[in-house]
Amino acid sequence: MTASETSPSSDFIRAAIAEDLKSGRYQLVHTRFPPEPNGYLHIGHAKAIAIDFGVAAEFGGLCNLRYDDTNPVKEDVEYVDSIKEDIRWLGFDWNSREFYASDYFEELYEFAVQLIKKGKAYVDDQSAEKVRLNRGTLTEPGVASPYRDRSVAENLDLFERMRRGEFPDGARVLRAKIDMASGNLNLRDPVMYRILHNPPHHRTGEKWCIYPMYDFAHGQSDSIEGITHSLCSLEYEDHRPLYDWFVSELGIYAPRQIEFARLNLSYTVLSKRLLRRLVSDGYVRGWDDPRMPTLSGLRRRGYTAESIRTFCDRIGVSKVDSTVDIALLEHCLREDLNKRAPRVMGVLRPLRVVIENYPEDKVEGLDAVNNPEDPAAGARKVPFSRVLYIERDDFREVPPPKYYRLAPGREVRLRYAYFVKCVGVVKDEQTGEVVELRCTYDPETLGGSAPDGRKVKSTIHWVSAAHAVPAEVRLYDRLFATENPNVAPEGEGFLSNLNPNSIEVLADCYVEPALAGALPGFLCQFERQGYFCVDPDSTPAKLAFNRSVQLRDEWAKIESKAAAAS
RNA sequence: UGGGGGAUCGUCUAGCGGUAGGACAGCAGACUCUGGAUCUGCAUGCCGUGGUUCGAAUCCACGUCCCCCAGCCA
Repeated sequence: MTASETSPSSDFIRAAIAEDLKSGRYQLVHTRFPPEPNGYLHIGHAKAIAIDFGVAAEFGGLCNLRYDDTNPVKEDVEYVDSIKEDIRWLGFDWNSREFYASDYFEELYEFAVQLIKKGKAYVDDQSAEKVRLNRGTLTEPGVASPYRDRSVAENLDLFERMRRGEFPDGARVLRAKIDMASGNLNLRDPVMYRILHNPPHHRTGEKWCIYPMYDFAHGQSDSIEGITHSLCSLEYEDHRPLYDWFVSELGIYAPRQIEFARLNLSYTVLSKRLLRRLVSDGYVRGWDDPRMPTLSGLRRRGYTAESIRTFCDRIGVSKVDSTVDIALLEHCLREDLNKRAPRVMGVLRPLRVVIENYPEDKVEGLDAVNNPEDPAAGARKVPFSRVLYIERDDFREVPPPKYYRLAPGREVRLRYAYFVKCVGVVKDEQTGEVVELRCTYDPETLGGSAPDGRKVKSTIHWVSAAHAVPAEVRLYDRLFATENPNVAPEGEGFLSNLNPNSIEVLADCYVEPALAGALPGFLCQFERQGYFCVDPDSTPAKLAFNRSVQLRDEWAKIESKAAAAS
């Protein structure tokens, strides 16, 4: 373990909090993770969760889970449930501190009344369109609403009637009276409450027909919960003056907001709106499609919580707009799985091999190590017999330069078994396709080496045909073909950057019998190929695997360089 | 052009007036019953221009570029 892993990280947020504790501005640390239940959590949220919960834990404080559920039009219990599941899976715990902005609706309403009484809020009858027009532009000040100077009594009466449901959606809003000329648009009399008769709220049902805007709910919710540090993303920087204004006008406890850059990942979109589009329009199978950057998708793909937490630690925290290379995420998974995933042999594109000099009905159980990185993982027996399957790609009729594997006349080692030499190639008479290899084995080479000292340049994996378990394997590639999917050609959207080959399903694979009955979620390494995870689609009759991530592949590099050179 | 932020290897990120470091990616090699893992080495960076200073990524000035904000979304 290195120093950077043992000593507390020194990003600007932790430094600021340490300073606040030292100066006495706050005596403790209490953060919160505040999702809106309008979609599934993704890897970007994992960063926020790791910061919110991580910072609290490091300073011996607490972190609440609070749903900012102020817009019933977009929210649903399906999302609140999935969010809880994902946070728990990641390994964080809010104990009993599960809150909802909707828990505070009554209090928030009283806050609004308080501001009306102070002459700091008013009911505006203008249409949404009118409000927008009168807000001004980036360079021109806004125009005051003709209703801005209504009496406190009239405002009180109107607001109460809004609550009682006397007005239709959009008829009126409650606005803060701040400054229509402010350079900060958020301060040009922002809307505090709007009327929404439908649909019912997932928690408060039909009780309310007016709902606070996020900006009027968030800061006060933090205040009510006694949050010391409200950590959020950069786009809320210019909302901070507004939150401070509310808290100050209301005379309530003030948290400190600190903003950090949200995560961007190459070849990925991380926006709930865009991810929802992929789901609703059927570009993926659902929120948990293994190609999705959602936590449920990554989990199904085979990502471990540990690897995602490591990733979040490594990317750091700063205020710079940044895009992390997805290769780092993949690296974190490999690193984790290398230590813990049992090795097995699985043949993805089978090529039949007959060992001519191996007895017809003989079967040997050969010893195979489960994980060379972990002696405690033990060993297993793998059945070997006369007819095997090897990987199609491990044979070339005309081997290119630097290709070490099987070819006519060449000898290789079958992992944990024998040296075999290719002595014949059987082809389909019609297509010319190689359908079978005839090989001979050297009985003296069991254990991996030849008594005469001869070497082979390569070891390949295999499964015994008679013992093989059939399986389906899904190979995934990045969902988008371009590094930044948000940059699309004129007139086209991010969908035009979708990678048409993001999934390849191999229906006729074979895996070694040790895998029979493996349960969904089971993770293993198919030697020489990658890490694979049993998918929930598996049935007792047929296993289905997802490729979580490929192993690093030197040969693939050599080959693609050769292809590029020619 | 109003307001708010930000610029350090290809990508993330350290640095807080005293030799610009780490990780990923890349390249080269060693080792290997996984062309895996591991190990070794290499290359690449302070947005620009002035100034202060013995000494500047760091302090100051002036520029330049990038991001966010005109939802009754969050």
